[in-house]
Amino acid sequence: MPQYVKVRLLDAPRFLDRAYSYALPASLAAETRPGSFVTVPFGGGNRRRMGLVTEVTDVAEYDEVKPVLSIVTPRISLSAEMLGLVSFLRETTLCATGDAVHTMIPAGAFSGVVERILPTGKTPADVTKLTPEETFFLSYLLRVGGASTAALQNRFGEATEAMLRRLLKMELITRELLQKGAMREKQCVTYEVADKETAQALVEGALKKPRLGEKQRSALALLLKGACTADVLREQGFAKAVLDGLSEKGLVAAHTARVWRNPYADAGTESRLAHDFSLNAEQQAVFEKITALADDGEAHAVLLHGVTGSGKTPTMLKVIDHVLERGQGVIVLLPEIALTPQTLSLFCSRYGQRVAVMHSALSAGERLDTYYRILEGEADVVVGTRSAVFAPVRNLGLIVMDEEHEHTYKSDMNPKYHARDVARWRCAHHKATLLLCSATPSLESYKRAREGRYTLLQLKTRHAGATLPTVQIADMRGEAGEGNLSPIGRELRELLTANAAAGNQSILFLNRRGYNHVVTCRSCGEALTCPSCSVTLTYHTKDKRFDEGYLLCHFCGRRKPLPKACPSCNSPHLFRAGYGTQRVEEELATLLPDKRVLRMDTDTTGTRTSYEELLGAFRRREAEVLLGTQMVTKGHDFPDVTLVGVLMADASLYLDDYRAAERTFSMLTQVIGRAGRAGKAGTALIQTSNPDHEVIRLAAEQNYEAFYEREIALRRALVFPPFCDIALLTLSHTDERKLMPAARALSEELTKLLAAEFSDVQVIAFGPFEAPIYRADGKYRMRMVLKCALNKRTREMLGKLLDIFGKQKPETPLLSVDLNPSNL
DNA sequence: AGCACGCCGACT
DNA sequence: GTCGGCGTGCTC
Repeated sequence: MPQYVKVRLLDAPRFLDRAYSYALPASLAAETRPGSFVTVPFGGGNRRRMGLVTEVTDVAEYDEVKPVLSIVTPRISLSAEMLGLVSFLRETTLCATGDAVHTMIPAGAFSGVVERILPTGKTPADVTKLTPEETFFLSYLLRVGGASTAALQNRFGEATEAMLRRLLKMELITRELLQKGAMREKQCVTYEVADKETAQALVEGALKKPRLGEKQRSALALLLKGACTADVLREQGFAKAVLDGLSEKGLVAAHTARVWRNPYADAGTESRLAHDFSLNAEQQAVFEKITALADDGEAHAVLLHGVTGSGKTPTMLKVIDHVLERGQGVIVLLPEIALTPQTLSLFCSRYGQRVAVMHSALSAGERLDTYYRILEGEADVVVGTRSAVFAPVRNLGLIVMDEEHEHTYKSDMNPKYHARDVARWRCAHHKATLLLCSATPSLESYKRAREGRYTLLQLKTRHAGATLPTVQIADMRGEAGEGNLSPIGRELRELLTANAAAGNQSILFLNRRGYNHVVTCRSCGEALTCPSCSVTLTYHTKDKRFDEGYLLCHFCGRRKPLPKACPSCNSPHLFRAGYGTQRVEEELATLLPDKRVLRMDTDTTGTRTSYEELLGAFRRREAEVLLGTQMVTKGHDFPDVTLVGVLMADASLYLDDYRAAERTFSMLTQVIGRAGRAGKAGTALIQTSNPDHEVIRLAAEQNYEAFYEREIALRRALVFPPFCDIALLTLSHTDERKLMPAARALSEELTKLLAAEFSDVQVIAFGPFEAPIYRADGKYRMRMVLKCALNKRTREMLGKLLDIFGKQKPETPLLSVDLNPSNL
């Protein structure tokens, strides 16, 4: 019976993203199933394009079907679950199939597939129709046999496109998708002695028969002590030729095996939680409740709300053990900032080679091998950031999301998915358990837990006798008036000195890096801004050389020297104001001249190792003060920290975002929890110009419940999530003048759709208005904010808007839609 | 997005 | 008369 398939193109924009029917040649039928990747001819030019098979049928739903040309990579195909997940992503984030596939499958899997321009070898019907340039172009192609479009554009410049079009039309050239060397598997060659007695005799000089060179003899001596890999031998100075010589003589044997590129293969170092430990009564009770749910064969979501230091991690590990024992796989999601070497080594030493680590810093090869290790069932404990939620774990039993409230779980690139939504979908599919952990749950999750949609479990006591620090709030409003311009106020100054004198450690948190926040002109009042973004430039000093500095845009990363005069009025009176971590570092050097201060922010933790080194040094007590941005708030356990200072606690409170209070509360709660962990009494001091602000007060009390009640009432009254959904529509273009008409057109189109075709869709629309950062990376941005209920119909309507305004034309602004964005 | 078809101006 | 401009419309 003839077979047909439905195919979705991978490189198609949304409006072309439909299931197209193709005939499946009998020769490919055996290998093809839903989830296979194929190439198909598409469009008038029958250009070969890559597609995903979504369905195999025996009826043609179209009269003039074309045939599937080939299977792309027989090794990679999507399981039924992954295929479902592609649809889920496409529908919930309004992305194209290709976008969804590329976030789920490592790029290396497709790396071998390239489009090339090949000469057909036909002779032109009329040679006179070719321009001299085209003749030259064609003869070049014939000589080299084929080239990529990019290479041709490089060589022939602007005219390439026109020539390609004409020559294609005359059938003198074709475009082909070729599967050239796909990413190779990494091989490891191990050498071992094949004939032990002869080798022994040769090395000892008892035998002279096969004559050995000096190198060969010492290599053989080394191998007699045990088998060795080619890499190790090379390090010892034995080239491949030496070993080839020994193999030829039959003295050593070489074995080739596939090795996984796994940078964490040896990451397991000893850790307190690596081996056995027992849970306290409260943790044990929570553990039992979770495992009871996990064992009932249904999908569940559990929100584990545990105060800082209550032992969420040990409880979580025991649950993971339990699920693994039952033969199921586990995914552990962590925010980027928490994926520290310390955390990774904990998992690696506890679960050994079963661990697969996934994060953005992996190389293409490592990423691909990690994917295969999971796919083939060699790894069943996946630890990683947001994208690890797509790990192809078979028989998934549990997904853990640590620090569930972190906004980095929401992707800000296409597809703009939230890892929590994907995790929920996958858990429902596998009838698995979703375990959300946080000391300050997102309002959305806590609301669901209150409503009984999630099971709410709590850990209320800090472990091992640790008590919450005493929290003091320092009112900074008076200090400036009294002439204290230092970022460190009087009270904090005293506490820091006393704490250092007592031999204890302190942590200072300031969520702003650099030296001065802003540079303004005293004459015209103008602040220096980035030439491509509408944000002020931050003054940074060159690592501890506080008199030398440069300006940095925290938005696009542009760097420029500090000008001598104001760019707008030419006055030389530029003055720097506001402070960041560098300024505080300098201040501390004067305050505590004989103490060491470690500064930890994006500028000092360029590499993963420098991050680890800083934390290690602080843990080894090589410094008395750790000063830094958000990084210092995450769950590193420092037993000797007895003082936490928060500078400018209100900085994030008045941001133009409905989640500002939630963020501030979460940040403060976490950083306060850093003090006084192991039986030592701790103090936290919060410096603020809003000492009476309820959010700051509640964070000081670590009173999440009260904070939740206050915040949820506000959200209900003002209709904000979780009482509605938000769709953020952003139009962007480099030309500001193009933006206004497009914004008007968008608004009109929306009104039109809501009035007619989508009159059933409830939307409250705001804008268009300028984005809070109007210009970013050279592009101006206009926005509309829609409060709505994200159901099928609303998504359909937004999809329609995307189809109209989402076409990539250089002349018109591009629309992008972010559903429930993490930032407003 | 490409690439067709299609209907108007300036060239051999 | 034809070559080619880019305005709609479709792509299994």
